[in-house]
Amino acid sequence: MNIAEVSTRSRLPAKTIRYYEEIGLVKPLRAANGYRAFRDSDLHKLAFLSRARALGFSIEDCRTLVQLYEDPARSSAEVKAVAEAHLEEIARKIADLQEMRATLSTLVTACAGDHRPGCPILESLAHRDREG
Amino acid sequence: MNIAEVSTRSRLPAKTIRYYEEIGLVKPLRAANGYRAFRDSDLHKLAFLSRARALGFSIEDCRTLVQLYEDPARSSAEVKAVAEAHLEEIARKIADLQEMRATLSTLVTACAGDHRPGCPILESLAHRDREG
DNA sequence: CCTTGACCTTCCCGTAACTGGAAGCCCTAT
DNA sequence: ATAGGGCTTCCAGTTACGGGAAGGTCAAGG
Repeated sequence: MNIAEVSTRSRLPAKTIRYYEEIGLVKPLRAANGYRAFRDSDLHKLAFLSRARALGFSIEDCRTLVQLYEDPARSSAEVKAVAEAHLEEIARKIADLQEMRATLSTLVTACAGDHRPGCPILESLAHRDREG
Repeated sequence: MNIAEVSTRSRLPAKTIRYYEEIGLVKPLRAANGYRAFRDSDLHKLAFLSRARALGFSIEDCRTLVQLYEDPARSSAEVKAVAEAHLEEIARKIADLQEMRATLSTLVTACAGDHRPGCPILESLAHRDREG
């Protein structure tokens, strides 16, 4: 398989696949003309990576997950640990964003949004409490 | 004021303040010895930026907000538009993260997390539907 | 007067995970 | 022969800084 086919089948841009090769996540063969020659196993791994990335795992987490996937002697506890850590990270991000949203939506609601200059959003940013 | 004082009072790292100068967000004066000499207005602006960043606004949004803040002829509608766009962005991110969390927590719950290799997390990443 | 240590300066590299684009080879069809 | 697409590599840019080196400056102490 050439890169275009793998790209459509793994739902990853060709650029991304080349990048994954560069950082050692996949190691496709090479045809005589220099083109990358992907095996089914390469495609399978790229699809795996695509799904892991879609769940928000970092590249380094993905590397770990692939290694575990390929290691018949793995324990599910190792996988679960990676996933739980990531889950906590996600929860933290959600909490941060929800706090931002709460503050911001209060301000947006309070803002008239008309032609006049007075604006609670700017006032809040300028003054919120003492600086210093 | 030297940078250290402005740093503590604006709650921004000195590195960040230098960076903000580099990209033209603040323009402190310079003392004879080459040190940055911050005015109260610089400190005020940096504190403004610090709060805007804490609400998740991008640097470019911050630039816009500062310009609006300093423009007496602004309309609150302009400010509100920036804030609303950001709010929608935040909402999108929250939704994405919540979806990830839902999927992941299901998988984590289903995973035994013991010494055995069988793992629904890896199975899901490997197979979730057809690849092709 | 000299040293020490805390400031301050600039400059350059590294981060995460790609994306865009240029220059150029390869392959197929007309 | 040429036109088009697909493929290659390499380089630069993105966001918003952080780390660290090399070196100037300043106030205090001996």
